[in-house]
Amino acid sequence: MDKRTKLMQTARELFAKHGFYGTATARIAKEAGVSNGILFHYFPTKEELIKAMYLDLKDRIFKYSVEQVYKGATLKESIYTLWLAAVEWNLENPDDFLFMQQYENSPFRNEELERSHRYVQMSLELAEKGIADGFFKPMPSMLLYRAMTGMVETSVRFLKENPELQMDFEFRNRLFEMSWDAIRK
Amino acid sequence: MDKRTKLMQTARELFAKHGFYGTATARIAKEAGVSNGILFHYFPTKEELIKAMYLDLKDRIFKYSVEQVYKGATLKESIYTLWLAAVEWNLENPDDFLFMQQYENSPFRNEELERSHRYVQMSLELAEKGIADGFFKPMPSMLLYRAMTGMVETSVRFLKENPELQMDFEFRNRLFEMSWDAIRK
DNA sequence: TTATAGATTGACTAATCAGTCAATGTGTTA
DNA sequence: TAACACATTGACTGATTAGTCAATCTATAA
Repeated sequence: MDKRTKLMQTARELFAKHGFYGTATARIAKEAGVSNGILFHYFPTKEELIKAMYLDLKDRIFKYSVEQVYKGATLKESIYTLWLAAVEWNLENPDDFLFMQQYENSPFRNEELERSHRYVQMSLELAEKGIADGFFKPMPSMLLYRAMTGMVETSVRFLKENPELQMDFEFRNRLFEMSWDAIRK
Repeated sequence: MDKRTKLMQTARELFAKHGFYGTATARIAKEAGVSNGILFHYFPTKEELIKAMYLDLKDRIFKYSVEQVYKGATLKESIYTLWLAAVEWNLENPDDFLFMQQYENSPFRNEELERSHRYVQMSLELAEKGIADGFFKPMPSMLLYRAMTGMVETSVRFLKENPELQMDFEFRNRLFEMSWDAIRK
């Protein structure tokens, strides 16, 4: 693995455990097995490292989610697939989940950057389609998107606290119905 | 105002602007107009200060919310009142909102502390009543509570980004309906 | 072979920060 | 008044940290 990627991966683990500010750049480099200086060769500041990690994560989750939506699926099926992909991704990648929670509530957060990402773009298009077709509440698409991601977050948190429910498909479906009911007409 | 309270108030403003780690204890003391040492007289560590602020905020929001629920209100009316109180509180006290967002996604978060607070206790009781009476989905009360607070968060964030909608009562009601639909049977 | 550009190192620095502490002030009680 | 407990000060420290930099390595191309 190239050092740039290795640095991001190590940073992800350390940030999840100790937070952005509880993790010294020198420690990231050390645990990644590279020199201190190389971190600043690839990322001019710690903030740039964090931003790069954010975009990288969004890219990975986008790829993971989109390839599961099949052609010819109904709107609800597509939404369910995306919802489930997001939930499963976060359960399987707890470091990514913790990183994202921190990032979204940090001063680094950048709404423009978020809006411009393919993942958000795709979600907004889906929301607009759902509104136009009369399936969703006639509310701003951004709001429907945010409500959905908020419910994903709530679901993930709850499943983490109650791991015995993670394999309960009936319960999972009912979790999705809560999210769906919030946005459906 | 006594110095302990003044310190918490100043810390709230600075934390909202620069985050927990972007705010030096010395700066809090300075801007509060007291000596550096006195901060550590009242709060043995920075972490203790943050925890005290969390409990104080929960207390204030509990008081604010509860006194608005009138006797004899239906379940939906009570939930609406509490929902609206939470939304308005966060809009009127943006520093509190930012503080809470940071706290809940920081390593300081303590679920036990949260669960034991009157505000959460009261909400859980309401949820259980709603489930028993067949108004809410038969899901764990903690999940219904979390879904509701998640929707409050989403609503507040959206209203902050679209301030022209803050005084639109029709829109506000539709925001509540989204939250309500998520938990109602 | 030589020249060039980028990769890599790790010691170093200047700044920052949480927390300490000895000294002093203040109010209360006996 | 005297004694005591708590409040308050601010200079100080030891540790930590983001970021720098001069030197060296490596690979590729002329």
